[in-house]
Amino acid sequence: MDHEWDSRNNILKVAAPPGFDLAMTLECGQCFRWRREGDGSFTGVACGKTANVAQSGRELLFSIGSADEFEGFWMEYFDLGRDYEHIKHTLAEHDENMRRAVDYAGGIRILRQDPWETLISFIISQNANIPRIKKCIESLCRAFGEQITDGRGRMWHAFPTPEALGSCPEADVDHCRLGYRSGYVLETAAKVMEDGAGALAAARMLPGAEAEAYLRSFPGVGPKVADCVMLFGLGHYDRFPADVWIRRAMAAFYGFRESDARGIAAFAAAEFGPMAGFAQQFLFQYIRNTDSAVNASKGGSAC
DNA sequence: AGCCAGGCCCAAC
DNA sequence: GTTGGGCATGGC
Repeated sequence: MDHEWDSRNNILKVAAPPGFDLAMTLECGQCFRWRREGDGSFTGVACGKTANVAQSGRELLFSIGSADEFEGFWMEYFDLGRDYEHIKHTLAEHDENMRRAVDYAGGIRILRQDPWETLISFIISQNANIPRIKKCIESLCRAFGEQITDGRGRMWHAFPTPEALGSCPEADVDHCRLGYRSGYVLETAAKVMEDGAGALAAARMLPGAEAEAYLRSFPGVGPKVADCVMLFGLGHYDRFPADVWIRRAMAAFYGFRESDARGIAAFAAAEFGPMAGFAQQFLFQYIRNTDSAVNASKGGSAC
């Protein structure tokens, strides 16, 4: 990948892969710690590092600590090395619904996020909406995360470590307003501390069923949260998290009952296989942001 | 105002 | 093995 490093301003100029859409990637609900600046760029924190990233057509500008940090971290975080053209082609040819989803949302990249952060974030996500999830997580980071100063002297907070969360008094978490999820978060953090964060990261190498079983041993982790952690944090790209929106879409597009989790999972495995996770992200973004049949039937008055 | 939100847990069937 | 109520809170 061709680079151009501006050492005076610590800005790296990189060519974006074909079709890459920074804004959609960061705003599609897979991550919760990026915010859009007034100039349309995004600032966020991942794995203890901050970045400001801007996209102008096929050009990406990374405002980061050093040139090495791109190759060493951000390139992988944004999954810029993967051949998405092949994935999009394959999915688009599956059926007309997928073709529309790929046309609309094919600019999304599935970020390679930290498994621990993903685990806690998606425990918090249950029965909440995306703005609320972001607030809860920011609140946790401000209360328990290490401070980071970026190149411009702005202060940020890393995501809290398992130790910081797992050993804090319950009362301190109360003001983060997690609701009934705070117990799940604290108990899960304590268990990650016990098992070691390495055990969680090692689930990347486990067969899917074993990784899922391990994740579901944490309180507050059911089938959907486990799938999200596997897809967004552990590189299990064959996972197809089925939240209320996806179940709605599967009902409208493929005739499933919304309650038929097994059927939906089997369909995704059989039809999309190792690309199921990408299919899921494209579908999710598509149905949430377009006037599709899914939204038309939301109120139960489809005709 | 009231319904719903990137669900999970647990008790009844 | 499936189904349904309860859950703590805030966005819209």
